[in-house]
Amino acid sequence: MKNRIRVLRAERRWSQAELAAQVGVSRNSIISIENGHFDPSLSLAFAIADAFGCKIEDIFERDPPKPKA
Amino acid sequence: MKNRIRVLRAERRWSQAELAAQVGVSRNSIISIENGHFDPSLSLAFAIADAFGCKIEDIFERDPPKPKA
DNA sequence: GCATAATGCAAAGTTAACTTTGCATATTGG
DNA sequence: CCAATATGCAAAGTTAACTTTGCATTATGC
Repeated sequence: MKNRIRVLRAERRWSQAELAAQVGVSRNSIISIENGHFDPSLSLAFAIADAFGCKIEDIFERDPPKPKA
Repeated sequence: MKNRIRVLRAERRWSQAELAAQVGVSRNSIISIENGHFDPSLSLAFAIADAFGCKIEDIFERDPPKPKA
Protein backbone atom coordinates (compact mmCIF):
# COMPACT_ATOMS: atom_id res chain seq x y z
CA MET A 1 0.00 0.00 0.00
CA LYS A 2 1.38 3.37 -1.02
CA ASN A 3 1.26 6.42 1.21
CA ARG A 4 2.25 10.08 1.36
CA ILE A 5 3.65 10.10 4.86
CA ARG A 6 7.14 11.13 3.85
CA VAL A 7 5.84 14.12 1.91
CA LEU A 8 3.45 15.20 4.64
CA ARG A 9 6.25 14.91 7.19
CA ALA A 10 8.57 16.96 5.01
CA GLU A 11 5.97 19.70 4.64
CA ARG A 12 5.80 19.94 8.42
CA ARG A 13 9.51 19.28 9.00
CA TRP A 14 8.75 16.42 11.35
CA SER A 15 11.21 13.63 11.93
CA GLN A 16 10.08 10.03 11.93
CA ALA A 17 10.68 9.99 15.67
CA GLU A 18 8.42 13.00 16.21
CA LEU A 19 5.61 11.48 14.21
CA ALA A 20 6.03 8.17 16.01
CA ALA A 21 5.73 9.92 19.36
CA GLN A 22 2.66 11.84 18.26
CA VAL A 23 0.78 8.79 17.14
CA GLY A 24 2.05 6.57 19.91
CA VAL A 25 4.07 3.90 18.11
CA SER A 26 7.76 3.08 17.79
CA ARG A 27 9.96 4.76 15.24
CA ASN A 28 10.44 1.46 13.49
CA SER A 29 6.72 1.22 12.85
CA ILE A 30 6.79 4.57 11.08
CA ILE A 31 9.79 3.55 8.97
CA SER A 32 8.15 0.27 8.00
CA ILE A 33 4.85 1.86 7.08
CA GLU A 34 6.47 4.79 5.30
CA ASN A 35 8.61 2.45 3.19
CA GLY A 36 5.76 0.06 2.51
CA HIS A 37 7.10 -2.90 4.46
CA PHE A 38 3.72 -3.34 6.10
CA ASP A 39 0.36 -1.66 6.36
CA PRO A 40 -0.80 0.16 9.48
CA SER A 41 -3.75 -0.99 11.50
CA LEU A 42 -6.92 1.01 10.97
CA SER A 43 -6.58 2.72 14.34
CA LEU A 44 -3.01 3.72 13.56
CA ALA A 45 -4.12 4.98 10.17
CA PHE A 46 -6.68 7.15 11.95
CA ALA A 47 -4.02 8.44 14.34
CA ILE A 48 -1.71 9.33 11.46
CA ALA A 49 -4.53 11.05 9.61
CA ASP A 50 -5.34 13.03 12.74
CA ALA A 51 -1.70 14.04 13.21
CA PHE A 52 -1.59 15.45 9.69
CA GLY A 53 -5.13 16.84 9.75
CA CYS A 54 -6.03 14.75 6.71
CA LYS A 55 -8.39 11.96 5.86
CA ILE A 56 -7.12 8.41 5.54
CA GLU A 57 -7.95 8.46 1.84
CA ASP A 58 -5.71 11.49 1.39
CA ILE A 59 -2.70 9.66 2.84
CA PHE A 60 -3.06 6.01 1.90
CA GLU A 61 -3.71 4.62 -1.54
CA ARG A 62 -5.39 1.29 -2.22
CA ASP A 63 -3.37 -1.42 -3.87
CA PRO A 64 -4.38 -2.09 -7.45
CA PRO A 65 -7.07 -4.80 -7.68
CA LYS A 66 -5.81 -8.32 -8.22
CA PRO A 67 -6.02 -9.67 -11.75
CA LYS A 68 -9.00 -12.00 -11.97
CA ALA A 69 -7.06 -14.91 -13.42
CA MET B 1 -13.81 0.99 17.31
CA LYS B 2 -17.44 1.54 16.35
CA ASN B 3 -18.72 0.97 12.85
CA ARG B 4 -21.87 1.11 10.77
CA ILE B 5 -21.42 -2.15 8.90
CA ARG B 6 -24.60 -3.74 10.23
CA VAL B 7 -26.70 -0.80 9.11
CA LEU B 8 -25.09 -0.57 5.69
CA ARG B 9 -25.59 -4.29 5.23
CA ALA B 10 -29.22 -4.03 6.23
CA GLU B 11 -29.81 -1.22 3.75
CA ARG B 12 -28.51 -3.48 1.01
CA ARG B 13 -30.01 -6.70 2.44
CA TRP B 14 -26.64 -8.40 2.41
CA SER B 15 -25.84 -11.25 4.75
CA GLN B 16 -22.56 -11.36 6.64
CA ALA B 17 -21.53 -14.23 4.39
CA GLU B 18 -22.19 -12.19 1.25
CA LEU B 19 -20.17 -9.27 2.52
CA ALA B 20 -17.37 -11.59 3.59
CA ALA B 21 -17.21 -13.09 0.12
CA GLN B 22 -17.22 -9.67 -1.53
CA VAL B 23 -14.32 -8.36 0.49
CA GLY B 24 -12.44 -11.65 0.54
CA VAL B 25 -12.35 -12.62 4.19
CA SER B 26 -14.04 -15.26 6.32
CA ARG B 27 -17.51 -14.77 7.76
CA ASN B 28 -16.02 -14.82 11.25
CA SER B 29 -13.90 -11.82 10.44
CA ILE B 30 -17.01 -9.86 9.50
CA ILE B 31 -18.80 -10.90 12.69
CA SER B 32 -15.83 -9.95 14.82
CA ILE B 33 -15.38 -6.58 13.19
CA GLU B 34 -19.09 -5.82 13.11
CA ASN B 35 -19.42 -6.59 16.82
CA GLY B 36 -16.27 -4.73 17.76
CA HIS B 37 -14.22 -7.72 18.86
CA PHE B 38 -11.34 -6.47 16.76
CA ASP B 39 -10.47 -3.80 14.27
CA PRO B 40 -9.95 -4.52 10.58
CA SER B 41 -6.64 -4.01 8.86
CA LEU B 42 -6.41 -0.87 6.75
CA SER B 43 -6.62 -2.85 3.53
CA LEU B 44 -9.73 -4.67 4.72
CA ALA B 45 -11.23 -1.35 5.77
CA PHE B 46 -10.64 -0.09 2.22
CA ALA B 47 -12.26 -3.22 0.80
CA ILE B 48 -15.32 -2.79 3.00
CA ALA B 49 -15.58 0.87 2.08
CA ASP B 50 -15.38 -0.06 -1.59
CA ALA B 51 -18.07 -2.72 -1.19
CA PHE B 52 -20.44 -0.15 0.28
CA GLY B 53 -19.35 2.69 -1.97
CA CYS B 54 -18.44 4.77 1.07
CA LYS B 55 -15.33 6.29 2.58
CA ILE B 56 -13.64 4.68 5.54
CA GLU B 57 -14.53 7.68 7.67
CA ASP B 58 -18.21 7.13 6.84
CA ILE B 59 -18.12 3.57 8.17
CA PHE B 60 -15.63 3.50 11.03
CA GLU B 61 -15.52 5.84 13.97
CA ARG B 62 -12.39 6.63 15.97
CA ASP B 63 -12.23 5.52 19.57
CA PRO B 64 -12.51 8.39 22.04
CA PRO B 65 -9.05 9.79 22.92
CA LYS B 66 -7.42 8.33 26.00
CA PRO B 67 -7.62 10.39 29.17
CA LYS B 68 -4.25 12.05 29.71
CA ALA B 69 -3.83 10.76 33.26
C1' DG C 1 -44.27 -27.25 12.01
C1' DC C 2 -40.23 -27.91 9.38
C1' DA C 3 -36.34 -26.80 6.51
C1' DT C 4 -33.22 -23.32 5.47
C1' DA C 5 -30.66 -19.31 6.01
C1' DA C 6 -28.56 -16.10 9.20
C1' DT C 7 -26.15 -14.99 13.23
C1' DG C 8 -22.84 -15.71 17.29
C1' DC C 9 -19.23 -17.70 19.55
C1' DA C 10 -15.34 -20.82 20.90
C1' DA C 11 -10.93 -23.01 20.23
C1' DA C 12 -6.76 -23.55 17.99
C1' DG C 13 -3.76 -22.34 14.40
C1' DT C 14 -1.26 -18.92 11.06
C1' DT C 15 0.14 -14.52 9.57
C1' DA C 16 1.02 -9.77 9.95
C1' DA C 17 1.45 -5.64 12.84
C1' DC C 18 4.15 -3.75 16.21
C1' DT C 19 7.96 -3.57 19.96
C1' DT C 20 12.69 -3.35 21.63
C1' DT C 21 17.49 -3.27 20.97
C1' DG C 22 21.32 -2.48 18.50
C1' DC C 23 24.15 -1.07 14.86
C1' DA C 24 25.44 1.31 10.40
C1' DT C 25 25.27 5.09 7.50
C1' DA C 26 23.80 9.75 6.05
C1' DT C 27 22.90 14.52 6.81
C1' DT C 28 23.09 18.79 9.20
C1' DG C 29 25.10 22.58 11.94
C1' DG C 30 28.52 24.81 14.65
C1' DC D 1 36.19 18.48 11.54
C1' DC D 2 33.21 16.97 15.05
C1' DA D 3 28.85 16.17 17.32
C1' DA D 4 24.30 15.59 17.08
C1' DT D 5 20.26 14.29 14.59
C1' DA D 6 17.93 11.52 11.15
C1' DT D 7 17.22 7.47 8.60
C1' DG D 8 17.34 2.27 7.56
C1' DC D 9 17.49 -2.31 8.61
C1' DA D 10 17.97 -6.81 11.15
C1' DA D 11 16.66 -10.11 14.63
C1' DA D 12 13.77 -11.84 18.01
C1' DG D 13 9.80 -11.37 20.72
C1' DT D 14 4.63 -10.11 21.68
C1' DT D 15 0.11 -9.00 20.34
C1' DA D 16 -3.69 -8.65 17.33
C1' DA D 17 -5.85 -9.76 12.92
C1' DC D 18 -7.58 -13.40 10.44
C1' DT D 19 -8.58 -18.53 9.22
C1' DT D 20 -10.93 -22.95 9.70
C1' DT D 21 -14.07 -25.92 11.86
C1' DG D 22 -17.81 -26.85 14.42
C1' DC D 23 -21.83 -26.20 17.05
C1' DA D 24 -25.86 -23.58 19.09
C1' DT D 25 -29.44 -20.33 18.62
C1' DT D 26 -32.55 -17.32 16.20
C1' DA D 27 -35.15 -15.71 12.30
C1' DT D 28 -37.59 -16.46 7.71
C1' DG D 29 -40.46 -18.75 4.46
C1' DC D 30 -43.42 -22.34 2.68
